[in-house]
Parts: sequence; C-alpha cells; structure tokens
Amino acid sequence: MKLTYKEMDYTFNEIEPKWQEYWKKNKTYKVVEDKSKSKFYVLDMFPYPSGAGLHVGHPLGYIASDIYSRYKRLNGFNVLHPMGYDAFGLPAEQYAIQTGQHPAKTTDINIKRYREQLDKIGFSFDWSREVRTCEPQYYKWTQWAFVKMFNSWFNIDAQKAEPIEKLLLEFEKNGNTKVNAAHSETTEFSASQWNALSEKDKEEILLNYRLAYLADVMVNWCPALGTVLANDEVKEGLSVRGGHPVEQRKMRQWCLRISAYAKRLLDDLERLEWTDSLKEIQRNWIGRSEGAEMLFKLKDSESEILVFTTRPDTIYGATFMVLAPESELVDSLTTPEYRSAIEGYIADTKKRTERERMSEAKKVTGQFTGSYAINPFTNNPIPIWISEYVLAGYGTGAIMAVPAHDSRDLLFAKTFGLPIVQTVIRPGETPSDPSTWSESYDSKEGIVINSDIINGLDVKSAISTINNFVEEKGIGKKKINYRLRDAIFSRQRYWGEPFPIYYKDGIPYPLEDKQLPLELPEVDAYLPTEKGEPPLGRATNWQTSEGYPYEMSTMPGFAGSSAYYLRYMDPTNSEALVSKEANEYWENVDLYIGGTEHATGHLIYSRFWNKFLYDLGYVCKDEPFKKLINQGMIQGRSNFVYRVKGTNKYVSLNLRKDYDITEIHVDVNIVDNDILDTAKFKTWRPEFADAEFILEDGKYICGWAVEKMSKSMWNVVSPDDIVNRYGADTLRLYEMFLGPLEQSKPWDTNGIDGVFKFLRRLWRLFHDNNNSFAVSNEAATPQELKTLHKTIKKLTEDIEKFSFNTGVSAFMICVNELTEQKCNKRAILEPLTVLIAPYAPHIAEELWSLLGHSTTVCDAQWPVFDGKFVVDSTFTCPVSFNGKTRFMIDIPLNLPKEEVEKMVLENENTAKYLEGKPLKKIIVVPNKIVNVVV
RNA sequence: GCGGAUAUGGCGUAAUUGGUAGCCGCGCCAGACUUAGGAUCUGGUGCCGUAAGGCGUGGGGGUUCGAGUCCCUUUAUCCGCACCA
Repeated sequence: MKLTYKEMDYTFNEIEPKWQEYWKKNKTYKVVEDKSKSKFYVLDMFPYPSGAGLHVGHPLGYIASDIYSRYKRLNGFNVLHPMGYDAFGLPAEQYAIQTGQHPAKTTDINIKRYREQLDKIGFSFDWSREVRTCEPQYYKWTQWAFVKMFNSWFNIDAQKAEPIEKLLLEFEKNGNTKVNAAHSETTEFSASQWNALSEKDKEEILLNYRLAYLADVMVNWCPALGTVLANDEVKEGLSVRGGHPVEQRKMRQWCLRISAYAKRLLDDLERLEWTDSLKEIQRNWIGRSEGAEMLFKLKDSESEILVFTTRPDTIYGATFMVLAPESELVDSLTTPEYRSAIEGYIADTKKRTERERMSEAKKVTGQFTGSYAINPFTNNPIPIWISEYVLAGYGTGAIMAVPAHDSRDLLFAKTFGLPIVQTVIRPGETPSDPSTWSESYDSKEGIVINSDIINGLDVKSAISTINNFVEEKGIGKKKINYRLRDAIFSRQRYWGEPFPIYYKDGIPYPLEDKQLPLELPEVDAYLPTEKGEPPLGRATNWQTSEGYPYEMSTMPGFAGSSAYYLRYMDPTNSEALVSKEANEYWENVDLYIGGTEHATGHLIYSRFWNKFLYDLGYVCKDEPFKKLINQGMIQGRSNFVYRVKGTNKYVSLNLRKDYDITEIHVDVNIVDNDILDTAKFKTWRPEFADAEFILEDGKYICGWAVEKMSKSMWNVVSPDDIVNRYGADTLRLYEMFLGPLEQSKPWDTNGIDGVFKFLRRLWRLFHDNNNSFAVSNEAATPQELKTLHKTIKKLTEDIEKFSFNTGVSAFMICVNELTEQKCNKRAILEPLTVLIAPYAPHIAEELWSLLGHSTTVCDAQWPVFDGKFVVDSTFTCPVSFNGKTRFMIDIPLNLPKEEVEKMVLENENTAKYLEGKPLKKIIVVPNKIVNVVV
C-alpha cells in the first residue's frame, strides 16, 4: 500500500516526530521517587548493542512492557520503566581484534544506533536512568559486589551469607570442625592448628570458604577464543558464540559459590509469578535429589568409600560398586594385576572429548579395579569398577550399583556379567529372574523383598527405615544433593570488568571500596600475551601503587547484568549501588519481560546476586523479579523465487511444477504480500538485471517458509522500514496483533495493512470529509455508551492479563461500531483516546491535543467501566436439540426457568426439531443456553 | 530417555473457562465510486452439497443434557535437560 501525501489524512510521519520531540523536551517520562503514589517497576531485559541494529523481533517485549507501563501510569501509579545496555561482550572484542578499533568506540556507535531506533518507536523509557555496564561508574558496583562476595562466607545453619570476619573468629576459637559452612574440599583443623598457620596458609584455606574464591577447576577452555566459558555458553562441545571447539582443562579461576544458595534458589521459586515451564527449567538446572550417603568398608582394608544413593531401600540389591574414572580413590584401589587395564581405561576416557562421549552415550564401558567393598547390609563382598557413566562432579563420585532397579546399572551388569538381585516388586506380582529382564524396575512404587530387615515394607517406608538404621549405626546419613555447580567467573578477555584484586605473595587481596572502580586499562592489542596471559597482561603498570600485580582476567557477561535492575533505581549514586531510600521505594521488579533464552543464565545468576545483597542488608527484597513473562521469538518469514534451471527465467509459485527449478532466497523487502516487485528484483543484484518472469495473473508470486531471522536468509526486517512506511503506532499495534505475547511466531507483514487501516478509521472518527477536526459536544446515545463501556471492560481485562492481541481486536470492533453509529461525540471519543494511548501513544497525543488538552495524554485517567451502560433487557438465547444449536429466541433477561421452558416449547420451530419424538428433558442455563433432550 | 509447551478455515488468530466454534485482521469473491487503483465504501467468504441437509477444533476412545475446553490414549512439531546415582 502506497499513499501519496495528499491522500493521507492521518499523517503519522508528521505526528510521530512531533510528539517524540515533545516528550523529550517536556521530560514526560522522567520519574522520581514519590511516596504519595504507589510504585510500579516494569523492566525489559536490556539489549546487547550489536552492530546489526535492532530487527522487528527485538521490540516485541519492549512494546508489551511499554503498553503495561503506560496503562499503570494512567491508573495513577508511579512507574519506573528504564532502559540501558549490556555493553560488555564478545562481538565488540572480536571486532576490535580484527580492526584494532577500541571496543568502547564501536560499542558507543552501536548504542547510538540502538537509541535512534528505540526512539522512533515511541517508548516511555526514562532515559535519565540509562545504564551501560561498560562504564566505570556502573561497573564500580559490579566490582564492589564481587569484593563483598570475596569477604563473605555462607552459613548453612543460618542459610545466609555472613562477613568472613565472623568465620575467622570461629576458626580462632574452634577451628573448622564445628562450623557448618559452604566450602570447597578442605581438611579439618583445630583452633590451635589454625592459629599456628602462616598468613599465606590461612588465606589459602579461607579461599575454600569465600563466596568469591579462586580454585583449580576443570573448565571449558576454548582455544580459538582464548578464554574459559560458562557451562551455558557451551553447546554440544562448541562455543555458543562463534561455534569453536571447547575442551576440558584444569585452570585456576575465580568462582562464585552459587551452589550454597541452591536450596533457597529452589524453594523461593514457589513464591514467584513465573511461568511453570520456566520454573521447571530452573528446577531442573538446580537439580535437587534426596537420598543418603553411605559408607562401604573395603574388603581386606581399613579404608571406606562414601556413596550417594537416592534408593537406600535397594541396598540389598547392591551387587557392585562403580567409581568415576577421575575419582582420587581409584589409584589406591587398583590391584597390581589390574593396574595396566585401569590406566589404559583412564587414558582412553581422558582422550575423548565430552562431545565424543555424548555421541556414544549408549555404549557401555568400564574396568574392574581388582578390589572389593563389603555391602554393609548383606556383608557380601562386591567388586569395585570404574566407568564413565559415574560423574566425578556429582554426589560423591561413587555409586552402589543396583542393577535390578537402575537402568544404567542393569546395562552395565549385563555387559560385564555381574549379579542381579531383585529387591522391589510390583504389588501382586511374583519375583522373576532379573537376568532375563530387558528393563530394570526403577519405579518408586512397590514392596521390598529379599531384604532382611525391610522385607514387606513399601519403598517409601523402607527408605526411611534404612536411613534411620544407618544413621544410628554411624555408617551413613540422609543427604540432599544439588546439580547446580559454582559459577566460573574468570574470562581471559579484554572487554569486561577487571577484577578488583591484586596479588601479594601469590595471595589475592581485594581493593578497598574507595579504590573502586578499577578501570579497564589501555592495551596495544586485544589478544593474549606471548606468555599466554590474558590481554590485560599487555597493559603497562597493571599493578597497585605499591607494585602488586592486578588480576589479569576480567569478569564474564553475566556479571554486569546481575544487578542492573537495582542500579536503575538510583543510577547516579556515587556512594552506593542503590540508596536505602530508593531501594525501599522501588523494592524490586514488578514485571519483567524478556526472552526464555536467559532461563538458566541471567535469571539464576541475578537471583543469586540479589539474595547475596539481601543477606548483607543492602537490598530489602530477596527476589529480584516478582512477575516474569517470556515473550516468544519472532522468526523470519523467507520468500523464494524459482529459477528455471540453466536460464535466467523465474517462474511464479503455482506454475513451478511444470519446470525444473532452483529455489532461491529473495530479499523480503522487495516482496509485498508474497508478490515480487519485479522491477526492484532486477536492480537487486547484477545477475538479475535481465531476468525474465513467467507470471500468473500478471503477478509473480513468491514461495515462503518460516526460518530463523538472519541475514543469509534475506528475511531480516528492520523496525525502521516499518516505521517509515506505516508509522510507529502501526508497528506497535501490529506486533501485538500478531498473536499471544508468549507464543513464537514468524514475522509476516501480510496483515499489517489491516492495523494501519484501523488507525486511519480511528482518525476519521474525529474528522469530517475534509479532514477537519469535527467532534461534537452532544450527549452520547445509549448505544454509543454501550460500545464504549464494553471496550473499557475488555481492554482493562486484556491488559491485566497481558492479552494484547485481543486488546487490539477489541479496539477494531469498537471503532467499527462507532463508525457505523457515525459517532463523533466527545463523551465517547475522549475516553477512547485514553484507552488507546498505551498502544498507540503518538496518535493518542495528537487527538488528545486536538480535543483541547494542553497536557500529555500520559497523565490522563484510565476510564472507569460502568456496568449500567452495557445491560440488555433481553437475551438472544440459543436453543439446541441434543447439543446441536438449531435456532435463537429473544427472551427477557433473568426470566424464570419454567417460563423459558414454556417459551421454547411453544415456539413454532420446536415441533420441527422434535420430529414427533418424545421430549426427554429440557435443560435451561439462565442467560446462556437452552438444551432440549429428545 | 526425562521434563515442558503447542496443534482450531487458504493464513495470523478468537471463544465470557464446560454452554451459539471461527470474533478481529489478512487473503479471496462480487459490487459501488472513480480517468485509474495496490485508495475508499458495501456485501459475501469453515468444508461438502444446486438445495434440504450433513460434516467440522491433529487421530482414537471416554465423562456429560452439552466438550476446542475435562479424563484416558495416540501422533506430529517446537523448546529445555541429558549417563545427576
């Protein structure tokens, strides 16, 4: 659709820039703490400013949150709706490596472009609160929080973080034997042992307790990127960014003891208004499993092996034991005759990457160590094996294998000919020979057999009986394990937050608060040094004034985004991350909208970060995001042309069957409603200049497919193009009209004309045939009032439940009805203008000012629904026979059932559908339906 | 393999939560205005059928006076996790 200027009565291209300028000049969206009003905090996941700019998928969530923010403001709330940039990141650094340009420079350019694009869509962001994670005055507080974590430990009994000083006092008084602290592997020591240690040794031990700590950990090392990646930055053995191979390597890294918070992160999910699926993803990620740890004595030895099991009830069926190949016990367990076999097996597993292991997941491998443990209940010796299927990092790295009741154990037992003993049976069944089973019986339903002291019990009571028994005998205890692992927090990269850490005698010390921020130094190249140190190793004088070297790694991407929502509350405060006053006013985020791709990364890290700050009393709420909505992804909708093979002829979609053709992606920006602009096609690329077309009905119709929105598919649509062509209000309405917010959908401009037409019809309600503003002050008719109030009700409900697509449709119905009623009454159009303001703020401002207002429509009042305008005196009731609707009758509202029955039976149509058959029953649902059962 | 989500006209979708299936929009068909129309307006448009009528919410079964909605089962697609003991 192309309109000439003259024809256009609704001149969005004049209206929109005008009001954007007005908002800027009048600081319409600036918000300050105001205790006389209730607060509401609406947050979008801030974008990483990439060089490609925004495409139409990005604003989807922003539009939804903007509608909600504006709606809340119209309802009298003081709404915080900020925006900023997650500005540290790999692409800028990669670009810097290639071009030598400082990443700060390209980031700045990209941010400017993002801002222009965002401004054109008319968002109500308070830009005075903008944050950029790469700015020193912002990352000062990222570093500050890290220092706080360094200086804290986790008290398991209190389930909270506490200052490290408290732990020091405890060590001096009692050593580490009494305190219940989250820690890395460490040995026990008494108070006198502790007090005798050197400072260096004390610091080494303390690192095992700090929430931010240094440890030698197996990391995902990506040689191509020269850095370590977090688990969620690796997919199928390749880096998510760039797709480079990733290998396992042991390195000394900064870690965050997020595992200490596993219980709280899991339990507190209950209180959040997040979708069940998202909570489920987090639950899976945290991975709680309830079980018991049990000690198995070795045969012919004094040592013991600790195993973790979730099925202590099956202990009588434990016929062998399996250790992870990496387990430290393996060496001492291996008997001379098996040593070479064990060493061979371990060497094999080490050689294979995680990726290879995964692709051969079904293959069963293992090796006998030569040693035996004693099953503490049967007292039978059981062989100890090692196998890849036991993970060193989970539980104790050792399992008691119960082949009858665990599928992997069964497979293993069958492969290596180990004994299988059934100990659980389905109620009512008789035991069978488990060596003939094709599947193990893993279910937690059943009755225990072959198990001495627990025979005849159901699984649940058998578990607690065994647990009590082992605890009494001191050979085990109940234990809850979590899958969640500590976050590795070092990156061997330039473009990130420097650690506020220096080393004295090889021991890390944090900087004082007043020394923060520790600014990112200049370097001559953004690459590792010759010695293999991170890029910061190139900086001159990367040391304290006393000459102690600074840490050379930088923080990972999630560091800066873990507390940004707090900084928005008080973005320029130089004394604190956020002042107590600002934090107590804004509290936490009421509504958070963003993509589901952050389910296990950002959304876990920031919950952890926030809980930590809460423990130390810096913030007043222990969860950052009360309600969270995941907007669906916008996929691309690609278009194709069909080239007849060996020619430069292109055949239209429905004629292509008659030809031998090649499918070619065509730029969707030269296709309209699947019809190719053949002239533009010829100028698109040189090879198409003399293209010929085989048309159908005079048109070239393109094929289409839903694919990822990407440059190579030629299906990227920029919001700028839509804004230029139809205006921002049309873009906003259309993105909402596309379907439910949470649902993924392809971007398809085919329906956008309908939304644009709707805005023009709205405009015309306020104008006469000469496009002069013409609104009457006459009283509204009952019919007009009914239309209005129906719409008020529907829209209020829809916004409250984030059903923005049905909201747009309600507007269309309303404008259609008012157009039919030829309504131009102020009493109707003025409230309507307010209703539409959250969705289409520019046209609403224009109409609002035409209606004679001198203040912004943002400060109007949301219309109040009055039921008295929508009541009917009669109801058109559907009458159905055996559930099939046959005809309608008008009946007075709230007519007693008996009279409705009478009316139906007397109706001339009834006899026809009874067909002489006897009437069985008649069901009358008041004001809903009548069903006649024949 | 485990967990989660989705499935309705040619297309995007809607359905007061167990009560008229297909609202709104696109597209399509017909007409009006017009020098013209990719503008605007009017009417039509789930499928089969000339019609009467029949059939219809991925498939099969069930509960119910009544099922897109609830239960069982099955298929397909998408997403998350993946030897977690």
